[in-house]
Amino acid sequence: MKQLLVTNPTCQFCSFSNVCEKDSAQKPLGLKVKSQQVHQRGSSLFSMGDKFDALYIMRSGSAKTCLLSQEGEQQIASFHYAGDIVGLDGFDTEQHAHNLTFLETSSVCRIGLVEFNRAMAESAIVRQSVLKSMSHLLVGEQQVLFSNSQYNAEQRLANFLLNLSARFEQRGLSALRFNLSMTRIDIANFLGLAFETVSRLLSKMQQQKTINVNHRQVSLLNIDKLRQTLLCGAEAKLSTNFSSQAA
Amino acid sequence: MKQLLVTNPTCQFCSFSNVCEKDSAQKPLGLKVKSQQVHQRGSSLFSMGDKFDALYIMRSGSAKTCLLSQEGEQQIASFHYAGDIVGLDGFDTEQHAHNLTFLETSSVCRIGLVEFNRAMAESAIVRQSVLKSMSHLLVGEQQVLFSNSQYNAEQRLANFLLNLSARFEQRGLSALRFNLSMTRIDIANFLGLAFETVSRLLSKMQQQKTINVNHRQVSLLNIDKLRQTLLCGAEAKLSTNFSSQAA
DNA sequence: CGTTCTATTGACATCATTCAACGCCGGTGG
DNA sequence: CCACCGGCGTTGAATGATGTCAATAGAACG
Repeated sequence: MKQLLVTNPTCQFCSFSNVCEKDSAQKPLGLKVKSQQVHQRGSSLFSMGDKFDALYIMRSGSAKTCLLSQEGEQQIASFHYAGDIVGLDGFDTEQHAHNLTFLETSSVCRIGLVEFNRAMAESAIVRQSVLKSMSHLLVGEQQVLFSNSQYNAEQRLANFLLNLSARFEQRGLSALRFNLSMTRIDIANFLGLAFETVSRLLSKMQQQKTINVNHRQVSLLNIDKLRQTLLCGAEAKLSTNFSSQAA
Repeated sequence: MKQLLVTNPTCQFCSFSNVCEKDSAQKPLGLKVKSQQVHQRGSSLFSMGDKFDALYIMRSGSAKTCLLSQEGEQQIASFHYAGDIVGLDGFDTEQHAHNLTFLETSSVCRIGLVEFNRAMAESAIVRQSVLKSMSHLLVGEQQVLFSNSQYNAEQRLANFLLNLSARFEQRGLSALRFNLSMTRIDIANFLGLAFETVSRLLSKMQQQKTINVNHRQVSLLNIDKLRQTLLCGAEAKLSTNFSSQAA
């Protein structure tokens, strides 16, 4: 159903393909995408404090969302791929709350805020899509939180690789062989680890024939073993550390 | 401006007070609150997998949002106080993605999904408020992520206390003396620490006259010292660990 | 073709967890 | 009224996972 009216293959997996007017004039209540932009690796789409005047949808490439503290420390909150909507952080204060930096040459569709508000007013489908997207992001953040505080280093990395794998698969790419567009430093920052730890663990997993790494190219050789990594230690924790249901 | 039409004092700090029709019939495009509910400590408002059919606004008391893995491990993603909107996780899959458990006797306002959708269709202010709330939650989650991976145990706890203090102050309560409605176990889980570590740090802070703790009652004796805790170690990290702006 | 960024690997240090013992408090039942 | 019990909280000692520091080498880019 989603794909019916979409002619551009890169739009196929966009969360807004069913409301986008880019490729079709048959949806008068949809979102009008005003322009497209191409950005180089390392460049920013917006930064903390910038005026919030548009939402963007990743059309190709990849990007990272970073928080920066006053002290100059950064925290990567998420990675984005084609079809992901970015910029939703701006509604809170009408300024962007984080930076969006591209990890490789990428393109985005821009939706001006005025146009967005018009579409929200006129179309129930647009409202539904937006709420769904934001809700999904919220739940995703919570799962990252879970991973980063319940899992050990190896489990976090396994989880990270499995998540990437799933996202590539959703986009019609290979779930077992893909490219990391981010550095080890970025991965480590995202997972709350030292980058040396990430490097060591990737080597270890390769030794154990669980994965194969060559620079940024990753192959998952034994995806079941990766999944089992996430379960290890769970039964041990079951007895202790149980929190107060009735405090 | 927000408070002008609000007669009930407990609504004063609600994010939806400007669109709520509970206390006034003068806002025909606002949200109709259909009912109120009172819940006991330890009881749940909704659980993972429950059908999503309403949003709720905390009216009094406090609650926690928990993710539960299949293995039975839980992760507390946030704590909620009067005025907070909860249930927004449901838009993603039309089922709730986490549990909401009350930490003390609490009451909530219920907004049925049908009524919510009507208000979203009809009122720009409602749309604005909802987007703002969700965006705020998103940014808040990211800050928790930052705290839990960039800060050490003491900094996380200091940050936690300062955040609570700010939230109480926003609600017109004392910023320097307040009650913890959650257990040490809950705090530790939220901060990604062992509960013994939280207990030890609270004792240490008390020894250093930074705070005073008596069971659940906390006084911030030296709030500047707490704030400085967050800066400690920042300059050391500035040189190293800088991630790739241009990967 | 050299500089800079990224990545790997080893040795060592340390912060936080784990395990354990114990006290406190509120509730419940004899 | 007192004894018991379970959940919560505190504190100590030992262990270990991960961070830190350091040396080196390969890629990328101008």
